[in-house]
Amino acid sequence: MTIGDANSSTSERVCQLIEQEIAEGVYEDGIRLDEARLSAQFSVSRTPLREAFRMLAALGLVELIPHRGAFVRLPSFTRLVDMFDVMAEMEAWCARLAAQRITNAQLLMLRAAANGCADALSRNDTAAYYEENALFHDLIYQASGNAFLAEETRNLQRRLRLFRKEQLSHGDRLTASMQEHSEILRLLEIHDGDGVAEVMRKHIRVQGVVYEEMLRERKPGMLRQ
Amino acid sequence: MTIGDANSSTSERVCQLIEQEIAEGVYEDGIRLDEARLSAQFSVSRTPLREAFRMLAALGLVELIPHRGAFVRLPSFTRLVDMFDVMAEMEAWCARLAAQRITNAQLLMLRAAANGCADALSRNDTAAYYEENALFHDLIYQASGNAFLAEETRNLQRRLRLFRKEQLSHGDRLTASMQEHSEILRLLEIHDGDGVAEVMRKHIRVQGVVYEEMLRERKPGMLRQ
DNA sequence: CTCGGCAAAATTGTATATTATTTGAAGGAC
DNA sequence: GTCCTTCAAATAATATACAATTTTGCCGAG
Repeated sequence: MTIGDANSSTSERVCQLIEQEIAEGVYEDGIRLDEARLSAQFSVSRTPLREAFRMLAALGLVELIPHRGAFVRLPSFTRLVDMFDVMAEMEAWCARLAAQRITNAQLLMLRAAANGCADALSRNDTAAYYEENALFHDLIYQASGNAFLAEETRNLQRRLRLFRKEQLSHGDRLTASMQEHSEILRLLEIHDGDGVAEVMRKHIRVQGVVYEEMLRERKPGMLRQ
Repeated sequence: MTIGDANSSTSERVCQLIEQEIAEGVYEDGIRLDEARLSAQFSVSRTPLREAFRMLAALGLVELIPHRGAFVRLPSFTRLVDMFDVMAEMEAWCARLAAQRITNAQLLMLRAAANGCADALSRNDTAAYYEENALFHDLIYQASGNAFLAEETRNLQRRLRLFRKEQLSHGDRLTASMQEHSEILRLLEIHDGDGVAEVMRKHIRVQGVVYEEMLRERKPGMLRQ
């Protein structure tokens, strides 16, 4: 999405706070976010709170019903799989285009990001891995040469962030993920569009599955049904 | 996007009014939408106006800069092509999935919509064609079996609406478009995923080109550059 | 005992006032 | 003369007050 949004504004801050609370499982699905209660809780007025609701609605986390209020809408498992499928397809397409158009300079940066992932992995630094991983993927979006596609993919990634956060630390997914990065890099270097698209599709799609496993262990109440 | 938005609310109304004005070429690209002036013009307070700005930002028509205001961001021609490319790819994917999953009942409805297009064409009723055409495409989104993909595709269609409105009446695009519908329907009936994806991709992509032709003739000032 | 309507309470939507931030220009220092 | 600082004006962000809408509970009629 093309929003040059406020970053340190009250509404943005409140949006992130509520997002975090949703992630922590504070709210059941379908619950109404009470304006009065939340404005008291966060010590803000209702105006920025309502703007935060709109941001959350844009993220698909709440539904705004006129004269009724803002209701938490956690995705069902089916829906989450659908979302990861779309994400996988978009990233695969980015990779396919990137294979055709990527420059040597971009390949160099991509290799640096891949090495950054490897370093973080050797240090068992999941936070750093998360950062470098994000950079790796973003570089591919950029290399696609379609700025709009890059933005939309970034946006969907943001929307799925909530459901990807902890999964990198699940099992040996980190190691597998990094090996896939190497393969992706190799295929981009030889400009194999079909090949890299296929690897990327699997690379993303597996996250939906991993998430589901993780979910069963830890937070059975987070999703609907 | 998953917004069960207000429909008859002031903010929604204002959003549509501004969208219309943008479509009419009232605003140059990069111009700031003055809160005070617009609230006077539409006789509404600044609160719903600001909510309308957020909706327009979600549509990608304006950019919100903190403490600066809302600035009109008309897409450049390059960007519009990028957007139509993404749209083409998403519709193609919808069609590919639909080819695998479509039911006989859905095929029946699709055929009805195609016939509706034909009828409208024979009556030279572009408005009716527009409606039936939208239905035809939406049925394919639904038949994809991926609800999230269907929503996102619908959403992008909405964002591109402004740049597609008059183009159906351009040249004999209407006739060509209908022939493509027939072909799409035929390929869906024989469940040819690759085939229907390819036809659909071209069917959408051509719109970007058609738009550009139309633009040169009528509104050279509507896009950037 | 149940169903329908009315009324009051709760809650969202809108308007206005206040505060904080930014920007641009003016004035002084180097 | 140029650059930096500062102050004022403009304007977005927030708070609060008000209006409109919806929901719910109560009362009465059937």
